[in-house]
Amino acid sequence: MARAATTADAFNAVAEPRRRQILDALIGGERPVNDLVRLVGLAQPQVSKHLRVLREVGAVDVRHEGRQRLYRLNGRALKPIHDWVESYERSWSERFDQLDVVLEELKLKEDEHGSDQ
Amino acid sequence: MARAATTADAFNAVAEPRRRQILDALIGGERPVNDLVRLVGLAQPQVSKHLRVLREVGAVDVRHEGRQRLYRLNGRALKPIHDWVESYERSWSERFDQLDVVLEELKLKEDEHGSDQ
DNA sequence: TTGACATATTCCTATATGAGCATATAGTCT
DNA sequence: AGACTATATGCTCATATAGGAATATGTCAA
Repeated sequence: MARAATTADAFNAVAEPRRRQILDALIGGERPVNDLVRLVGLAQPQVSKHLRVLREVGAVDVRHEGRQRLYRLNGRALKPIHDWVESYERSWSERFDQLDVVLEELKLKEDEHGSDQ
Repeated sequence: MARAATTADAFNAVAEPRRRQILDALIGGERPVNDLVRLVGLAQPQVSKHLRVLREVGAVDVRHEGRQRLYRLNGRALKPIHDWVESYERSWSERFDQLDVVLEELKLKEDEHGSDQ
């Protein structure tokens, strides 16, 4: 089997740096394709192709306006990524380091009681 | 150009579902390869190959112990993903909805004062 | 209608998989 | 050494890109 399609899910769609760049550019708000072409410094056809992938995974929405197509961010499509990676935040966050200390202490106390009985 | 190598960065490495599965299995702690083989239900060679990719992007570390190789999670390698996707949390989080309301109010007041002078 | 502008699609090619299978490497035990 | 276990690597094949170039589609203006 080959690698999964880039349109298989948000994880695959966002693995491509240019597509992340495009999404980043859309944080500021709705933008026509040519704006994105300038911002990511890629030829127009490739940008359109990337936008298609992002559309297919629901990361962006389009609105026609005259001859322009205004693309808008739909961050909700990225929630699965956020949810998944959140489980690993403990590995680097100091916030969790403190929590770990507390949990460790609780565990020690529990063990003491356990050996008492 | 073809798609970037899966070892290019954490984004690419983690685009593959089986590799996410492997990482998930490692949250519980260090595990030998055969454990992972059972847990993800894939043939041993494929698991070794996925582990290699994860090693190359730094998402896991190995420790030799006898004839076993114990793999351990290194979540820090996933931080770039967490950091990137966090910018989009606003799109779906109620937490930010409240913040948006406040910001909107502030903006309105500012406009009032602006038109006064 | 003709022309210009904005965007999408098609065709081509080099490249990188991911799984299946066979085999190599390495540690342990007898 | 020989057998057995644990893991890694090599090979083949079907498949999916990503970018480049050319072209198609759609819209507005004169």
